[in-house]
Amino acid sequence: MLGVTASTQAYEQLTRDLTVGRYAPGTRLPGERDLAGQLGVSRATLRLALGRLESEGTLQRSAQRGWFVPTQVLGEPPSTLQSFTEMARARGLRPTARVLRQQVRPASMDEAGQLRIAPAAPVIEIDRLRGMDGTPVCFDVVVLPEATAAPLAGTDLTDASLYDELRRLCGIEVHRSAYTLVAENADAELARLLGITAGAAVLVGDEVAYTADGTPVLIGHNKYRGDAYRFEADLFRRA
Amino acid sequence: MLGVTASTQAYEQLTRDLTVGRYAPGTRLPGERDLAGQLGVSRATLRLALGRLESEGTLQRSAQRGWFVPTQVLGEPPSTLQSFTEMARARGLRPTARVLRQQVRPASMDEAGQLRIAPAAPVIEIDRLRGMDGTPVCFDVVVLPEATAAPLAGTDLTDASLYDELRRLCGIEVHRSAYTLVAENADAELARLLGITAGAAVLVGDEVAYTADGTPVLIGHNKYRGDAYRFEADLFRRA
DNA sequence: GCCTTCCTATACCAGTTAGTCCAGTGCCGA
DNA sequence: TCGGCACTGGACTAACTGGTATAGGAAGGC
Repeated sequence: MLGVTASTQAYEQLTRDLTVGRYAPGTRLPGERDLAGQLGVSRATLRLALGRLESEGTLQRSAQRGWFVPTQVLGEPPSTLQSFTEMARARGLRPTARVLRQQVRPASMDEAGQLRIAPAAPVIEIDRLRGMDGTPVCFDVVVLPEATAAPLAGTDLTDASLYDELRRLCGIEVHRSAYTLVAENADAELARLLGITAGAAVLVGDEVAYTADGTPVLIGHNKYRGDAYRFEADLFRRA
Repeated sequence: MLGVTASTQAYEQLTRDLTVGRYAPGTRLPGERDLAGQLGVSRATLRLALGRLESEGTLQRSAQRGWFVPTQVLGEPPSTLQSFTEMARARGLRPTARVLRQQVRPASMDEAGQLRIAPAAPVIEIDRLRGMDGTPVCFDVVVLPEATAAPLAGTDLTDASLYDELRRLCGIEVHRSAYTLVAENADAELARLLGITAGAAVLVGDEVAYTADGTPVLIGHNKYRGDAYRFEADLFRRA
């Protein structure tokens, strides 16, 4: 035995065969029964070796079909819509949020129309300064109907994800957002908040979010530092 | 991928293709034999997937004729993609385009990676100044592989829609674009081109466009006047 | 002696594949 | 109008696949 187990030997032999190009990328390996015979080990032992190769990405398994040599395909489509919180976490950063204002007030005419509620019906407005790892990145105003989002009025949203709280406290799941983006120059007040110079470019996003059944959930107005935020989306052409 | 059967994978892939608009409502899908080949599964396995899609109403079967996408759109429309030309026309404006440069050159490392071609393989670069009704709105750089888009190298693209020409001359249909947006301040050169003052905010979009089968088609780099262009999209959250 | 670890061998199951044959559909030319 | 004919989905089969479980043998440590 010399201390080297049969499964390790099989693993090493397969690694050699693969690096040498015995099995072309994209092709299927011989069945486990054949392969075990070729390598002179039992099927159970072979599967240990195959498991190691799979865990390190050298092989891909497909149940009831076989083992495949991966084809070199990098760059799968990026994601569709990410919340600020998700985006921060995906980059390994800690999302932060400082609440500047949180109040209940009557809806304006525009807001009432977009949220499909009565004019002057009560809405919750939340102004927050959002950041990643403490660096301010975005000034964020959210307006929600008080009728559906009442629990949020009294909640501390510091460092919280609004979408998460909305789901947790109100049972509301955002499904679609109508989003528009423009570029603007920061005024003095915004520049102070975001820690940039007045006139620097900011990305201004306006959002109306809806549930799956089409009910408007919230209006969002976000002003991102142009040098610290990147908007990403996958877009499709109508057939 | 443990425990996920091939038929389930085929089902999920078809669901994605349908929600994303790869097959337009009312149209017939490719034959089962072709479709099975495209998805890399056998026909019997494909039919399991098709059966599931039928039972949930996503597809309609017609014996000896084919599989059809229901005309009534059950799934939500995906994040849509409008070309500059389409957007201008939708607003009742006349899209214009002035060609500043049109050349064939070797691809950079980055470009080769994004387009999945060999480094230094020939690409066509087209720089254009795009406008609506003559007012400059966008400085636009497009890079395409010469291998697939050769006819474009010698074509006059003044006032033309690149997407239209790509379809007409090269038979290439853009289906999806990965899009990113940032805000920047215009430098002197860009300000001169767009007729704005240096330092004014511009919306900078970077795009990689793909065909339905996932082949990269082009890289786009667009700089829009912040005060004259608004990016609009419907975004859907990943289930 | 006993235990653990590694390996072999066997069997069965559900999912998959490639193949064949069939009947209905739609198109095109005579 | 009619008859081919290519193509479609429908149905079925035999062989094969990995997934899983079982039982038993061989070697080494205690």
